[in-house]
Amino acid sequence: MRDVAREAAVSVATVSRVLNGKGPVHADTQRRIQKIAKRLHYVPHPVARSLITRRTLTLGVLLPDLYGEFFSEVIRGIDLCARRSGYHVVVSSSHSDREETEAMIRAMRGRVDGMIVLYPGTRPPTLKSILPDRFPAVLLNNPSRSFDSLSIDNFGGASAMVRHLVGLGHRRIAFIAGPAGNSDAAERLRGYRDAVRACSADADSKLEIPGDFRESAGYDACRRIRALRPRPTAIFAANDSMAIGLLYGFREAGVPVPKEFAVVGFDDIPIARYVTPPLTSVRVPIAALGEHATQLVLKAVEEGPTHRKTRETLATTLIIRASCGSEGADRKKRNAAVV
Amino acid sequence: MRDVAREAAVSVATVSRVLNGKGPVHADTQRRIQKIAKRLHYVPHPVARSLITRRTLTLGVLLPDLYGEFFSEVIRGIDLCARRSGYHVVVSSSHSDREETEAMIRAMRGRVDGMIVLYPGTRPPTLKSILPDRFPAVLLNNPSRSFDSLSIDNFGGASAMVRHLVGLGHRRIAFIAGPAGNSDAAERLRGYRDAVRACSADADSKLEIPGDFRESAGYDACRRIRALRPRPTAIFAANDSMAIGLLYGFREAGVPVPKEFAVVGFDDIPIARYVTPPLTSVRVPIAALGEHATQLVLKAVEEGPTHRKTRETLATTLIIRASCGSEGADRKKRNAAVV
DNA sequence: GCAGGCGATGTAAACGATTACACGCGTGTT
DNA sequence: AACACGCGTGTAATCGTTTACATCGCCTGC
Repeated sequence: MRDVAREAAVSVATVSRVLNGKGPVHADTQRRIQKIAKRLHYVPHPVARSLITRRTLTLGVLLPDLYGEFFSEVIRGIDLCARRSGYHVVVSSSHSDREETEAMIRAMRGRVDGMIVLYPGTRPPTLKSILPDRFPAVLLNNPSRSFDSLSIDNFGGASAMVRHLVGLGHRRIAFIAGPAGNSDAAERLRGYRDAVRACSADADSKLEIPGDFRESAGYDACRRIRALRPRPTAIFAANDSMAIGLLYGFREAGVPVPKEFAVVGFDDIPIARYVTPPLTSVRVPIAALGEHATQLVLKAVEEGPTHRKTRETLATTLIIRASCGSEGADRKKRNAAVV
Repeated sequence: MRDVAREAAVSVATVSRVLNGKGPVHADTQRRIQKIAKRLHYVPHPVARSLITRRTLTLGVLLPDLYGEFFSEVIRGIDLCARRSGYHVVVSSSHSDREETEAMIRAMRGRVDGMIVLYPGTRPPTLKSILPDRFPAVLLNNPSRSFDSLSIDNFGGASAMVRHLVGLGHRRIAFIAGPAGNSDAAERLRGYRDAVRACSADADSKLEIPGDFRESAGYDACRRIRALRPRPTAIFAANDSMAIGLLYGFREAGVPVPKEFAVVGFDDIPIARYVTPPLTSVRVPIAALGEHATQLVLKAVEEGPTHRKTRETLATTLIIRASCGSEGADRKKRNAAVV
């Protein structure tokens, strides 16, 4: 920058003004400086700039050790939105416990202008004590008093799915739960229970089968489900991976789906439409989640201390395919193009 | 920091020395300063530190707009390795063209100590003109003269797969190619052709079906393959997504796999073992790719200008499942636990 | 003709660390 | 007794920007 200033016979202040488009600068000087800067391949040093402006133009994202599709989609949403506003994104993934997460938050302090934290546990990390007061942050899927929060409507999606199954005539619906201590899993279970009761379907704790969101859990659930008496007619897995594991188990055992059992999942991962039979699921707007979260945190950054905390929820959509035995879905599917 | 120094009745220099563990400091002073720093919740300002040390402790990662599982795995590998060395990772994904990629590289200049760039096109972006000379960077899947490079052995994996099919008695093997201008796709095609020739199987350009790595391409390939005369007995899709789309198409048409056609893929994405029939594929060490790339770039950062460029290749593994009709695989599979 | 205002620019003080260099002081060597 | 040396510490320059404030013409309105 000094070189540019010398070459243009002005002070560094003027060069700075030109480069930031701030303050009054003569049009001639402006052009001259810009030309010289380009010729000298000058680019401002972002670190020095950050030091004085107290802005890093960077957002921090903390994600747990999660399943592939979700991860990439949420990052995609965040990255897209951040880039649009000239922000960079530093991620830290694969956090399994609270301490690790908190350590990373600490490590990001001072490097980022705001943070997006997805913590799957039911109790979010104690950000308050780590982060400066009024630090822009949004918690995903974890309502919080002290920060912005944004959640997926797991409860609503799960109960809508149960209502759909009941609408197809099912009265006895099994549920393969997610891991204990996971907030998504907890909400989905709550939605299931609530709808089962509301529809006066069979509410039987034996119908609730433990799981951990992995394919193997669905596969393992297969035997337990077939042993249930009276037998359920539909199985609702708390996520698609488990539903797919279950389908695999059924196929191996020669149990026809949806003839013997209707099977449905949650998440609508891309592969869901390609399994056999195509899986009915609840679509979660993952990229939108990331995008929206980014908007929230950027707004908080911009507004500074005057920012008022918000608490929002994103709606889910029912995606009907053949695995639930819905006639309408079957017919629709046959005509539909594979996208 | 000034506050800590004042409180401890020493100069900021001494505080700095204690915090960095450099330079001789009396043990008493050291303890005193550490205690005060903790009490005052003092944490060094990373930006100020970066300004003077010319180290940001941050790595940049540029990824194209890619399929979920790959993305998250490679990031996982990178993040893990980077964190172990105290580095942060700023990612920028969803780059579709060369210009966008180059723009992001420019934007990252000065914010990162090194970069990992995955560019799927056959001609990598012209980093030389953008990046300072001898800037630590590793190109993934794109051999380069001016930077470190690290690739997956697509060629070797593809030809091993062809040889395996030939070993099962197949002479006429169709290949669903990846998108033109994609370096992975090009190498896999090259491996297929090479092995077909080497095994003196049928080398027929009609057996090479165009594709784009997406499920729909596999689905669409279904009709074309069934129309081929003479009919192939095996189909090798350049990635698993297309293989899964193809399986879906075959099932819809009532074509039994592997009885009528053996079907194999490439990548061994997690879902591959859960489709019907379980998909034979080529496992790509994705996380290892990220991890190794990170090691390379960190080494380059550490060594500075003395660093000598390397060019490495990561081996792939054949994963045999039922879709290729291998008897051994079938038997093995039945006994194997679903993991 | 002069005060006041404004537009264009320069000066220098931050921002918050690191570190080369200087300095004082015990200690061991000659 | 003088000297060299190493340890512990302080002083101040430095990293590359931004920006408050000062300065200096020049124009305008009275």
